[in-house]
Amino acid sequence: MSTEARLELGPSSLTDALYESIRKRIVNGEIPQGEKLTEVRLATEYNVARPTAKAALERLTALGLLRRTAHKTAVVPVLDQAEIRDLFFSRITIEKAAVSALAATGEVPPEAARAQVAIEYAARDRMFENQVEADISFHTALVAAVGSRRLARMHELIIGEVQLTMGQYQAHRKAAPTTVAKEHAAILTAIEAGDPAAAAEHLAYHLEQAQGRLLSTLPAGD
Amino acid sequence: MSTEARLELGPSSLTDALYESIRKRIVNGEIPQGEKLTEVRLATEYNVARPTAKAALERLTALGLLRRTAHKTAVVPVLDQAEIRDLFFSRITIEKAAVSALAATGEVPPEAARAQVAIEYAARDRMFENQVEADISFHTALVAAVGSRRLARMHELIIGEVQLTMGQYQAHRKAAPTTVAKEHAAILTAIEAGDPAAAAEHLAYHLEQAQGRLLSTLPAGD
DNA sequence: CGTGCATTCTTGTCTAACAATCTTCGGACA
DNA sequence: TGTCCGAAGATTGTTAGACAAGAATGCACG
Repeated sequence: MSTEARLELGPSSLTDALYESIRKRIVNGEIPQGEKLTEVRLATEYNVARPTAKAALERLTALGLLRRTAHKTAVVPVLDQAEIRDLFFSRITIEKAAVSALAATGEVPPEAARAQVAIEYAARDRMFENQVEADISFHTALVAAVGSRRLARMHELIIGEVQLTMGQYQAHRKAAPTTVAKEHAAILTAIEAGDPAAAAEHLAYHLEQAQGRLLSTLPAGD
Repeated sequence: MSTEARLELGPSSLTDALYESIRKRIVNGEIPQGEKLTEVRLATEYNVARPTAKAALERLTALGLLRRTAHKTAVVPVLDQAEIRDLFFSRITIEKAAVSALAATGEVPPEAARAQVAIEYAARDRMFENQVEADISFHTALVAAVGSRRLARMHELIIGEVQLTMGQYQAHRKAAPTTVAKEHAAILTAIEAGDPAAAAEHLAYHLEQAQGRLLSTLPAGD
């Protein structure tokens, strides 16, 4: 429904700000795979109390950006082949439903169109970081445009891990930069044409390609 | 994959126990719609510290069993018609993917079969509470059997709200008790036959029926 | 009767501390 | 020398108490 995000003003809560900061550092690869994040370390680094750091860690754990079991310190996960397959299976499930629903209305979400333009620019200028960010924006915009709060929440639950792996393996560098843009365009065209089946098809193809690129960069294909 | 839950012994963490207890009280309707849950109230009721109560509230909020905005008291939500539609749209998306995947292997998860038997017993004996619980178990077992951790997590994210509304509106009472059992049986049969399309079809029909029952009990169809 | 202010309730965050658990390192013994 | 066990250190789980900030309610005043 409303693709406008209601005048985004910075996180009001301290926990929110902390959470956002750590999140960005993880998905950008500043905090590498396998890195341990203790509560006290974050608390001292950011000059906040330990409970605040704890809350941020818990939220990141819920999104899959950290792994943690009772009494053990949180670490940035390394996704193996099986987990990447699982991740993309789930992702395809959600996004297929999203583009099908969008195609049923025949309306291309403006936010997705904007992200598409951003990707083309980033591809042309070889700005990898921006390209990843715009790619995530594109897919998130598609899901958000459906107007289903719960679908969007489920998507949130997995898109963080997608971004994490994309940053870690830098899979997009393997793709001809324009390939992604073309695949995205095909999806938007199908939505505009009001063809749910075609939209789902194009989306599945696109994500399978992306998954293939990720898997092929995996250090050891065990 | 493994439908055995590794000898479930009560929650080890205090927060877990508190969370589980409140969760049950909410979905069973002991804590009614619109009820306000303050942190101090829970803390005193259960004799725990406020941060512990706070953590439990946050987890329940993440599952949609409570609504809460900054500085405001958490309340048990009342889902309106639009939200129930949204909920079932999301639910159908996930469970369709699950039964399709199961049908591709042709294996009926034993846990789901057990739940199915439990439903039949509960229907015969008119034990409403058990019927709801077994119904949730049935659907959860289907999703869990796929073996996708992320699909299961997404399902968790919405199934709580389903249970909440089922308890609140007691929609199952409107159904001939055996109807649900029959619809479930059709799904299992399609899975066993290895027919993904049929399984998805039967599942969608079943959930649309359930949604219709819920909507028809809504006080005012505004 | 409506509006604005003050009180009160609730949550957000912090400091300090103790308990429970995990990890790791060092020493004793075979 | 190698292995196993125990103890110390590190980390998380939980609590208590406190203060500040935001939200809601009721009352007084225009």
